[in-house]
Amino acid sequence: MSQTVDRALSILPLLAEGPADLGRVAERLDVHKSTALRLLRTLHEHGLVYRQSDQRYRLGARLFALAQEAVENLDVREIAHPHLLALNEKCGHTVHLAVYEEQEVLYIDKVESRYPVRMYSRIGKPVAITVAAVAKLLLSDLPEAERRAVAEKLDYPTYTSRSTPNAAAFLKELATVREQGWATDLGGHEESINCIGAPIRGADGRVVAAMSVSAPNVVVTAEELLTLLPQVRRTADAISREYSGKSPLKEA
Amino acid sequence: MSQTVDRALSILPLLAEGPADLGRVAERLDVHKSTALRLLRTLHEHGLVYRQSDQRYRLGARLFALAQEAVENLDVREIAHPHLLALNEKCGHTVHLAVYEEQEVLYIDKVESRYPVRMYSRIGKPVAITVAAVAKLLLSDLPEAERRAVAEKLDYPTYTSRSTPNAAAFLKELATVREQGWATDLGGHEESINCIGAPIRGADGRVVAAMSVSAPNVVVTAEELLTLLPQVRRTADAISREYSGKSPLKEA
DNA sequence: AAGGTGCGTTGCATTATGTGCAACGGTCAT
DNA sequence: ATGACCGTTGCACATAATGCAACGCACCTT
Repeated sequence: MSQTVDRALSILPLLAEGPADLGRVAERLDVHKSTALRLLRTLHEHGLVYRQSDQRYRLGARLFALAQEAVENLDVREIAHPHLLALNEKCGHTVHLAVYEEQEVLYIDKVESRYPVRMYSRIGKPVAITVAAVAKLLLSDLPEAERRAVAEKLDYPTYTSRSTPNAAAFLKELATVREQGWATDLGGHEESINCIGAPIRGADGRVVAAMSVSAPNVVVTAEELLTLLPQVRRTADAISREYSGKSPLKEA
Repeated sequence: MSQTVDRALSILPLLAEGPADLGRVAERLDVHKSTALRLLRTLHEHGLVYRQSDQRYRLGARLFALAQEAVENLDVREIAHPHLLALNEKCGHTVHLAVYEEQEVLYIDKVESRYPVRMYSRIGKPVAITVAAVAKLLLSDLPEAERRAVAEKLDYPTYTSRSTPNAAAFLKELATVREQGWATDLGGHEESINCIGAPIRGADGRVVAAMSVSAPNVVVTAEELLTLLPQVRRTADAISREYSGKSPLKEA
């Protein structure tokens, strides 16, 4: 809606691909060099862009700080964290917390496995939305119409032979998840990794976040992992209770 | 330099404080509501801002994703990570990697301690610049003039009785660090936590990053921690060698 | 139920603001 | 030394951002 800001913000994803010099930025934005310069300068003043020693620009430090503060302001996260830690202490596996936002599911917290074999994931990283247990939980609670719309629009990458193949299968899976109140990902993302997850609900009963426990085959089998389900659900319920009990924000 | 972009970007730190509604944003920016609306909409389109169910705005998901991609594009980090992991496997303590940028020192990687007692820190979080071992290492390598300028401009919070008290003491400490090629923080940030760190150098010999090992008193004494120094330095040197050997970017 | 307040939203006229141009200056390589 | 390249500056022009006032909506009051 605002051309100037729009152009300026378009620089960020561009730089996320890697450092770029002024000419390149101007070219990609299809504006004059002087225009690009002014935009970059403004971004620089705000610390979102950094000028490295070879004069090229890359994303700046304040971006991290902002993302940091943003994640810390999420009240679910704050409440959930100690519970996640406790669960990790008990079972030893990697524990994730995720939310749905603007057609994306992303991890907002993580407690690392105590075992040497760890799965790759990172806070802030978008989740493999068609297969992850947390994604199924979050999407399964969307209003019917939106759920369908999102499911239709998604890509269904075949990470493994057990990945969700298409929208129809995904919607069916979501229905199951919705009913049973928990979800799994059995080798759908990486052949050797299984997850089980449970939803965290607000006072109005809507799913506000989801958590999961992940473990590689080499540590525990899928069956063994499933025995943790009651524990995971209890943890999620405890978080839900605390979250809906005395939420500092969002008293709606 | 660009008023519109400047205003738009000013919204981000504002929202980092917590969610705000349109009126509040307009007020803080000292612009008309309609102007604030247009700016917010543009930010929203780019995913930097999210509109929650109560219509208030808060920082959005793409911010994480951007910060994420940014950190993954840092070549030092990529090279260093396996070394940090290896060191952590050996000694069990928390290992940090940090860089200096625009008068700030910030953690760009971290491997958590295996011990239950962990120190609080987070990737992207600015470091306590006047006391942290990594900060001393990074600042000690700045050109004399800049080092002085930065030292003068800093605040010197008294986190503990052993915190660096003022610019003079800090500059003296930096000189020591510069000469000996390693640094410590013995209870300067938190009374019970000690750190030792070593610099990572590029092909031209300049310090491009710094790493440290941190451990609380209750796990190992400062003296015991210091016995790890050779190991830490060897790790840092190994990273330096690899980094200057075959850097994919920055062939300047 | 009627009236009122507070909030986000829209269309429009004004002019401030961002734009592209052309010329400059520094750096590096030949 | 000479030329090419890239970032930078000042300026005239016109676009694009601004504030205003009016609207619509939801919620609360009496």
